[in-house]
This record gives sequence, C-alpha cells and structure tokens, in this order.
Amino acid sequence: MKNNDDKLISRNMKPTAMRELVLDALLEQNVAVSLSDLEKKFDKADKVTLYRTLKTFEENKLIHSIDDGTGSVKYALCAENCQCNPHDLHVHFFCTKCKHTYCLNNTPIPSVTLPLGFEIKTINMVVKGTCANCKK
Amino acid sequence: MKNNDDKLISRNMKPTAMRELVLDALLEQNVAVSLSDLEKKFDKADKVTLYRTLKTFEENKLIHSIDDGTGSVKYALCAENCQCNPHDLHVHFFCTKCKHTYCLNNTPIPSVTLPLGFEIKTINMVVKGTCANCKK
DNA sequence: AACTTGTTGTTACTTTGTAGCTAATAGTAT
DNA sequence: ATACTATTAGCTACAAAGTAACAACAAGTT
Repeated sequence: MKNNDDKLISRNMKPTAMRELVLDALLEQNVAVSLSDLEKKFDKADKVTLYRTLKTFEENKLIHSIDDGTGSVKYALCAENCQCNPHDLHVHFFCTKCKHTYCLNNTPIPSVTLPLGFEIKTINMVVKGTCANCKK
Repeated sequence: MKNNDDKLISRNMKPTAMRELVLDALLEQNVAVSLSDLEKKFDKADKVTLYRTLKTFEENKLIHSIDDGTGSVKYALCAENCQCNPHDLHVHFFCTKCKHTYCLNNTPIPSVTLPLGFEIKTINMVVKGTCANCKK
C-alpha cells in the first residue's frame, strides 16, 4: 500500500482511499479497463467519483487513455517515467474475441511522415484482431 | 447525378434520393463528417435514416468510418476500388484547433510487428495536432 | 475554532448510437 | 393493372457514456 502512495505522491496527487483502491485495481490488471469496468468492480462507489479519479490520474500522467473504438474509453497504467510524448507511446491491441484491450508496451508506434504543414502532437494507434490467448 | 448513381450501383446499392443526397454531401467535403454533421446539413431528414444510410454505405465499402477520439464517429469516402484491407488503409489526422478530421490518403499506415500470437485484422491510426490550415 | 482548499457523492442532463415498429415505395409475378 | 414481396424511410423510444453543477465532507492552516 505504501508503494502505491508513493506512486500517487510522486505524481503530485494526494493518496486518498479512493485513489489507492482504483490504482490497486489498475495494477492487478494486465489489460486496460473502462469506467464501467470499474463501476462493476466497485459497485458501492460512485460513478462520477471513479470518473474523476481516472481523469485526475490521466492529467497527472499516471495512466493513459485508449480509444479502442468500442465506444468506451479504456485506461491503463503508464510506464514509470512516462510523459506521454509521441515517442513514449505504444501500440494498443483490441481483441475482437475476448474484447480485451492490451498495451503492447514493447511495440512503439512507428513514425509517420505527414503532409506539409501538419504538426503532430499525439498519436492513437489501435490494432484489432485476435490476441495470443484467443488464438490457441 | 448519374455519376453518383453509378457509384451506388457499382457497390450494390439502390440509388435512392436519400443516398444520392448523402453521397453528394460526402463528395463535396474534404474532411470526414459525423452523423450529427449530416443532421445539421439536412435538418429536414430523419436522424435514423441518415444513420442507416451511413451504415449501408459502410457495409458496402463506399465509405469508411474513423474513430478520431472525439466521441463521434466520422465517415469519409473510400478510394475507388477500396476493399478496406489493412494495406488499403491510411492515416487520419484530427486537428485540435479546427476540429476537422482529415483522410491522409497519401499516408499509408506503417506496418507494425506484433508480439507472437497476435493476429491483425485491421488498424486505426489517428494523429492529432494542428493541420496545415490552422498553422498559418 | 474558523477558514480555505481539495475530494467525494448526488442529481440530472446531453449526446451518440441503436432497436423496433409502421408507413411508404418500388420491383415482380399473376 | 393488381396483388405480393422486399426494401427503404420515418417515428418513437431508450440505453450507455460522459460530464456539469452543486452540496457534503475531510484535512490541513492560521
């Protein structure tokens, strides 16, 4: 628990009970989670509070959001010192069978050359298909 | 108008008035449009009809959908003989200033190497930043 | 103890996307 | 032409996601 507090503090957030709980939940997952996933997990907790907890985490770059095309945004932990710059970003994978969204942390987003005058700030790259688990 | 009919017919759709209208609207745009954009444009037309027209177009690969992360799916015309396979796909660009979503038709999606066991079906790649128009 | 600031809970509303039914239209066979 | 069939269009209604506004609470500070 102390560990998680440190994570929160080092990202300039007060380590409240709610935040510890949500951070714990994120830590024990190997796939990205949505707001409604969290709602199901903590069915006593308020939806808006969870929502704001995620937003706060995101603002402080503890987690990043993934728009995987399912209609609900997913969230996953950032790497230790991530600043969410384009070169920090990795590819995400959505499995159409198990409906899980993975961070492919070892698959950086390839660089693209844009037309003249277009300036990149960030990239979202989602590959869809079947994951290693579902292929078996 | 005959032109558009051909486009519809060659993609196995009956050239109805509604479809011609929507196709026209898509043709005259150089940016991707959302359902609500169309609703504003044709404020006499029913939202659900527009919705289904887009769905039909998409199924028949006349247009493709783009999830640009704004929360509303955008649509844009496919190239003449597009089959929407991974190698047919191009990068999309969302300008955070003018809020327009562009098809970068000349910017194919770079290939990525996935971890073992992951099988690709399709890719969505959206670059966000400032477009050439807004940079000036 | 009173004040300030940040966090949580409640309610309520907007926007997207969509299902289900009905009405209109058109294409086909008698 | 008429009746039958299949598509397409319009209407109503609803669920889910995201979020704004405000009140209640907690915690730290003078």
